[in-house]
Amino acid sequence: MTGPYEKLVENIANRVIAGVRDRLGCDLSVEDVIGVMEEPPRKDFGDLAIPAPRLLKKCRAKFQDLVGCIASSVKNSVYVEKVNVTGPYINMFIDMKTYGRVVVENLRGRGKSYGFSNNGGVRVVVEFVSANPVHPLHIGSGRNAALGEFIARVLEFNGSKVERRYYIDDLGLQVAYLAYGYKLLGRPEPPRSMKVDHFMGLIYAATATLTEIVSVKEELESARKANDTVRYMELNSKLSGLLADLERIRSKLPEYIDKLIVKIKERHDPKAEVYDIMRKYENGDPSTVELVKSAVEKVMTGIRHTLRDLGVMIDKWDWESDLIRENLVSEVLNKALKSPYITLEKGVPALDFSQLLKNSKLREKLDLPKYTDIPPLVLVRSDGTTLYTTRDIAYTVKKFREFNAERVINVIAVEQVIPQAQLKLALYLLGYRKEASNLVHYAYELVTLPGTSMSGRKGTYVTIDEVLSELKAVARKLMTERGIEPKDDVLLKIARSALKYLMLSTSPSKPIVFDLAKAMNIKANSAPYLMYTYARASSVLSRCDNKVGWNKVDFSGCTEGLRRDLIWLIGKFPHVMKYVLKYLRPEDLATYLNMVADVFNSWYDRERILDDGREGLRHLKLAITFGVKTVMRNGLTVMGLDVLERI
RNA sequence: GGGCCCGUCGCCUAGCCAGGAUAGGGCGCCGGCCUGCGGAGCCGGUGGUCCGGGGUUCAAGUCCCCGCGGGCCCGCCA
Repeated sequence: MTGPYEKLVENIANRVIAGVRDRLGCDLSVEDVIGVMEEPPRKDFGDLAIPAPRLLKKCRAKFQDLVGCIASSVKNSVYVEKVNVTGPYINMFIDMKTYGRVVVENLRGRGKSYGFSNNGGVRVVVEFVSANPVHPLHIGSGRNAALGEFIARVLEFNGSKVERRYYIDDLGLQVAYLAYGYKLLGRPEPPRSMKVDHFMGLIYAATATLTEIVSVKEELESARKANDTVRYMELNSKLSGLLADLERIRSKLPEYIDKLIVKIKERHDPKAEVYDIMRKYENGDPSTVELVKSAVEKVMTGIRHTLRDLGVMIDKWDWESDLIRENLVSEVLNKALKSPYITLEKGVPALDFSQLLKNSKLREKLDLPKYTDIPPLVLVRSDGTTLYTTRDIAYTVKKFREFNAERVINVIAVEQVIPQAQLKLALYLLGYRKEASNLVHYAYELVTLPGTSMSGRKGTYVTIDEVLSELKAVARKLMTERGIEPKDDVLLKIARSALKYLMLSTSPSKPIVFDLAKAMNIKANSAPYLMYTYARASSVLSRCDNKVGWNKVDFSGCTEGLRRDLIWLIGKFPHVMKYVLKYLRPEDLATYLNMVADVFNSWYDRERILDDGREGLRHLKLAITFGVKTVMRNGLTVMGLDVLERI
């Protein structure tokens, strides 16, 4: 399934290979030549260029001979119309009449699947979002959701069978805090105006903060008694920070939090009670299980709602506690305890990777961070409960097994590189070697707020729900101004696409500072702009009943101006998709779609499409419009953005 | 202290892996364009010590070294 652009560059590369072989006696591969081809920075230089010095390394010849040979070889390609040699560059102008035919025929033949390939059904699990079930999803999870959904889709559209999984971490300490506060308050229902996960998030934040306040106060007292002034000062400032956090949380839900403050004051050792809940839950104590599950389920109801709004459909919801109940964790743990790599870290069993890490080939095979020290993995706490990464070993095995997956991709923030590396190493030394090398940590940088970072405990986060609702308001205003009836599902699709686009158009390796006011600007370089462009192209085609006279197209019209640029861009789409798939880079797809939209909109303003009296040219214009519509729809869909006929 | 990532017009961002031609976009700001196939649009203008300093090279935003600034990690948290 070769796209037009690939056909073009391969054809040219083959001419070059034949030329240098016959005249200079050099052996070059297609990849060698295609690898150095580039698009010149300015259009008047040509459409494609070969910088000769880059081939000199592989083809020993006099520089001028090589340049001359390449220049005359590429002329043999049917696609090359003109060649200009400028310094070390062999610049080629493509015969767009010939190439345009290839692009249009490809487009016509492939129709809706233009740009997609078929890898034959590779099975892949994508685990994503997996936010702690103690507060609503914030925009950091929004980045995760957007990336995960993109990965799932780009794989699916290229033939993979994908399963989307969400890991509900109900065994962690955070959940115990939530359950504790929820219980102390007598399992309250949220006020009518508040979404349940938002409500529970405040209870969690208040409980965790209050518990921390109690223990800091105790430490403060002992520091005072010991006359440790330095320590006393430190703790005092920590305490005032916590009190400020508490007040901020309290202001959002005063009646409930005030009650919680009173309740916690009555307890002797709240922190111990929290750990007690965690231990009892892991051990399966029935009433604790009931309590924790009901609290987590409440939060999950809200989270599921948000994900539905985002257009993210999860296939499997995995409760972490089930790993314990199904004995998967103990299985892994027993295996680990018998392993020769087991050591004691401060009295608790841990896996030591230092021997394994000396093997640089293994580091490479498992794609581990190169120079980073990876500390031993502590498997259990001294009270016997397990730790997150230990359970994640069991979970990874489960994901591979249940879906019979060849690859498992974890979409997890970059801050977890070390645990993810430990996970791979643990899998490897426990004998899950295939799993270890086919586990991918798709890392992304965090989303922060201007000046602050987001924290669940402090309750300082911007939720996906509020951003969606603000974006809907912006969209509603724009639609109303233009006299379009703003329907709620359309507004939601615009809003969620805008949010996802924001998260996908920046490279995952860069932190995003989320500024709500700026996010509301949905002009050019935004999902609504792309959606608008699609709707515009689609609307033109619908006016002629989507009838493109494929056999009437006059390809001589491909040679000029913006039509030429559009043919070029449309022809490149399958190539762009392959690159995006290989490196899982949503930002490149965003850039490409923007470029198509920009050129189409300029062209649209300059030339009439439907009422061009020259029939062949009119059908070429319709074919181009069809091409724009197709790449827009397919590109938007792969990015997980919505496609609307009217916006 | 050690490790990883990032630093490009006022703001955001592409280009860096595979060095090559005048560093692309977008936002903002200024000025134009709607009785015409969708104005969330189009056209023009404004704006850049590519964080700094060395080095490698015919050629450095890109590679190497030394710094600076920001983020993250180095937990019996996740």
